[in-house]
Amino acid sequence: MPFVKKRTNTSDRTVKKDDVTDSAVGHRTEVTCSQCEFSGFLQLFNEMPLELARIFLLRERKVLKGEVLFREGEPFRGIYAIKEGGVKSCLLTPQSTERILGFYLPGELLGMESLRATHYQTTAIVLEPGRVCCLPLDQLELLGDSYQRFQEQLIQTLTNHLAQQQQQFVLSARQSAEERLAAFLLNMAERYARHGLVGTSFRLIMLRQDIAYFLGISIETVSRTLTRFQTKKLLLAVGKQIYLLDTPGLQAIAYSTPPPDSAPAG
Amino acid sequence: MPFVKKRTNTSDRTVKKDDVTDSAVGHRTEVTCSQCEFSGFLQLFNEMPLELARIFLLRERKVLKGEVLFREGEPFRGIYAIKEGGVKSCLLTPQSTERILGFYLPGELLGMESLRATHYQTTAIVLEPGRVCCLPLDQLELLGDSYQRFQEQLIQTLTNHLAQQQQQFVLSARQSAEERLAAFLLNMAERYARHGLVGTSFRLIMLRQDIAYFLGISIETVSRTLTRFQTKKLLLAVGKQIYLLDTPGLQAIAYSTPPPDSAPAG
DNA sequence: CGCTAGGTTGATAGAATTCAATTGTAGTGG
DNA sequence: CCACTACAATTGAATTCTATCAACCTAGCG
Repeated sequence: MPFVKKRTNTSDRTVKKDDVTDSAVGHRTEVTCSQCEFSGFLQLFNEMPLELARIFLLRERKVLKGEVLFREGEPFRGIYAIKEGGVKSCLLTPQSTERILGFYLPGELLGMESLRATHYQTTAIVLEPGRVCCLPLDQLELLGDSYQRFQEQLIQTLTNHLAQQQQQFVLSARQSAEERLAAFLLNMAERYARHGLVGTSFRLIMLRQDIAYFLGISIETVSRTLTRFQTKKLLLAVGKQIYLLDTPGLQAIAYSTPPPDSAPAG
Repeated sequence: MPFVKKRTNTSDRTVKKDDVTDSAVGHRTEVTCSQCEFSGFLQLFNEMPLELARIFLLRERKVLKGEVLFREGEPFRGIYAIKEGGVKSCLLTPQSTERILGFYLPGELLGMESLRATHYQTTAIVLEPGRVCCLPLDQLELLGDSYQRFQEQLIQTLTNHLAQQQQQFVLSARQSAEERLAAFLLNMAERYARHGLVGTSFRLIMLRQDIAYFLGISIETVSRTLTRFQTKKLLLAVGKQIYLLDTPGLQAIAYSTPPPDSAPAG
């Protein structure tokens, strides 16, 4: 894997589609984690000492829509950080429909459930082209002193993932399709808002079909419920683009109570 | 019966309710983790060095039905290990119905999602009286060499919890009530079977109401689906006692595959 | 221009929720 | 031992919701 020097002069070139295609595989930029735009964002690297950050040079690479980052059963190579674009994680079922476990946005980590396993336990598919990094966490044991501090961060990260996963589970255990979809949209909005984007306007990275599988309802119900939300002036949906018009109203539906909680622990 | 400890002389006394009451709080047995009946079972302590195991003497105590192990928002004291009985974990919603996150059986760990937080993120309520241990994992940092090895075990445990949680999420995203309930019962059976109990006969620790909240269906549907399973000769339900009569049949419902001749990956 | 995949809408049968009534069970005290 | 109470669980009937099958619409694209 040939590495390029840091940051030559990509910014003054107009990015055409061909660039995406030809550089999709193998094109990697040598940037340490601390130099990465997400270094202060991904808590996993918050206080990562420099010598440790250098160990895994961020092997950033572009990915195409439909590309498989890793497949269930493949030997574990590492977890992935999304830098741009979007990914879905799912289980492959023999002949029936796939089971979607979650969606991942820029700044989020993916594949942690396979961390200490020999093989990946899920499959990750790119929904929206962008950039990802593979972090070979299994090589960390080579380290000495910094290792322990990093482990603590890793435990922190895993714990947070666990809490988030539980939150997600609670959302999915809601009864009606309206509750589920409202909770889902609010969750997406919150996650987009984390990246400095406006929390009321965002673009869904997944198909209606994916939402349906994820929430355990049919694709037609997703569509119909979205339409109903629009007639209620709760939001505006133009294809994948979503504009939330009445967040409190959606919260009332999602939590079937007047908006109670303000801000959960970050 | 897994709990055959070298007792003093409790067996020759008839256990009355009063005993449970007076020893419910504060009565602790000083046993190191390695002497605990679950030491070889809880992977977290699998290879725990002795000097480390001695750090937290298992502060086992009896708990009563309805007792709150920890409440959402309380300062974090440690995670809990169930040694006997059963516990449910839930989120408290302002005035509406509680959201149930999961159920915990003997040999399982509880509260890991709050591990590196300052306060508990969930509430744990005892469903079936028994014995629990509080493990003050925040005090571990006092340790030296053994610490790192333990951290690795902790990461392993957290990773497994994450994978299980995802599995649970997938189960809950199933569409029909039959699928969900069948999957739930099979999951319970599997977990009971882990403790050397027969996997086809067990006693539910929770109310129908709890199951309903957990699965996101109504309590009446739980009841009706159970009776439907009984008329199909899939199981026998006498109150909380469950006898699985046709496990493959239930699997066929839970995983919506006609004949699961070969066992799926497990 | 017509193709195709994704998305929406309609009609209908089946499933689940809801309200309501009934039965069952455990605990209490006379 | 029994009635009494409170709570849990079941069952019934009507309404509401959802899945399903189908047709139609839309946008992107060669």
